[in-house]
Amino acid sequence: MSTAPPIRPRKAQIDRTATALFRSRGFAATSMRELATALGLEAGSLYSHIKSKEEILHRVCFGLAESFFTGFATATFDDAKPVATRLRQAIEAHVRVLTDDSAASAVFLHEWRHLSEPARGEFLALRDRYEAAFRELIAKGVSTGELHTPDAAFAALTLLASLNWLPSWYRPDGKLSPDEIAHRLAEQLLSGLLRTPQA
Amino acid sequence: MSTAPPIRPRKAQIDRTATALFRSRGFAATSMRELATALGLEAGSLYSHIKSKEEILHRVCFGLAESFFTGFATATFDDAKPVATRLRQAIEAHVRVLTDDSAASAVFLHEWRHLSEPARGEFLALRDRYEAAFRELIAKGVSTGELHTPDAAFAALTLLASLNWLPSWYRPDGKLSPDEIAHRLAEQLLSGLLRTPQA
DNA sequence: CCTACCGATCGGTAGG
DNA sequence: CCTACCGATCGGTAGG
Repeated sequence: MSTAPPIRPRKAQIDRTATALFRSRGFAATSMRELATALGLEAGSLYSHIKSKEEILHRVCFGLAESFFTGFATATFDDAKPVATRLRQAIEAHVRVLTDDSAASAVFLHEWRHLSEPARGEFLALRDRYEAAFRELIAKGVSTGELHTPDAAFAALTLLASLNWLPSWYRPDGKLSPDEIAHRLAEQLLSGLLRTPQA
Repeated sequence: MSTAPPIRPRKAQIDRTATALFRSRGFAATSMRELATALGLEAGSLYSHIKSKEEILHRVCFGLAESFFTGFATATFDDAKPVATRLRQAIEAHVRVLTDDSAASAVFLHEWRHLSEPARGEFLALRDRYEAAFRELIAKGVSTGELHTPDAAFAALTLLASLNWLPSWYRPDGKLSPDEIAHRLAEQLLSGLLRTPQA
């Protein structure tokens, strides 16, 4: 399906290790020598696999963006379902991407500003499109009467904010499974959005 | 009231300018030469006012922590009020700190990991105490029946997450005033926490 | 994948 | 507050 070239195993390993370092120390504070040491080789050797430090960040940020869009599309494509159901599924899909690779997610959320132009602008445009998709789904729910909020844009931002804090505290070995987390988050957020039956 | 020594005007100006740079470029990617240029002086001259780059970060992070604690204490000290009211006021106080100085707030939220030990550990302990204060307030509301959630700790994290995204999109010249933002956030979050009257 | 190295830039200091 | 500078470290390259 994808038009991207296959990624060699060694390159994938570099990306994974770099992602973990970028997450815990930040992109700017992570040196290529640290990365090389973590991989058991010399700094210069990295450059037979990658072109630059930023290239790694670029791949991580845009790869995650694609995952979020794919998840959203799969969760919401069925127009026949109630909007509330589609929104719940979109929330769960978003959480699944966050928990599947919380290190890459944290980099996606916090390190994108170290991209240089034009990548930085392209990234922000993608992020805006993603937020708009949530906003429009919520607005549609308001118009059908399934959801209630005075401001769909505001609600979308708050909703994504609640979800995006997850990588900062999520631990794969925690007591809650990804599915339980997704369900609870959707529950807590939607019970604030869903119109409660007025008897 | 405070035991901290007075901060000279020039030092305060350095802190403010550095905070703006740390926010937009990140602590590690901001050089002392950039900071000096932004202030109209040479890099070496900074050190007659400050001891180190990290000293600035330390002051910003711990200063904000104090603001958050003060706001929370003021908002919740009156035990006679309903827990829901006190929680609403705590949310509004938190938002007020975030909007009063969104640059410093962003640094507080994202750059603290560049503190070295023991400051980093002390900072995290303060943050934990603050989260615990919200958690306990929510738990108390559950026990009195004013609030409902399956997991007070989870609810507290989600609540703070929603609030803490604010500095990333808040603009002082935006269409919503700080008070309106605080009110809407409290409304959206509490209508998910408040038990709705079952007719 | 390593050795050896490049020019640039970093945080910070000495002396005035 | 400036000039002049320190040792350390940065991302990246050449040549093998």
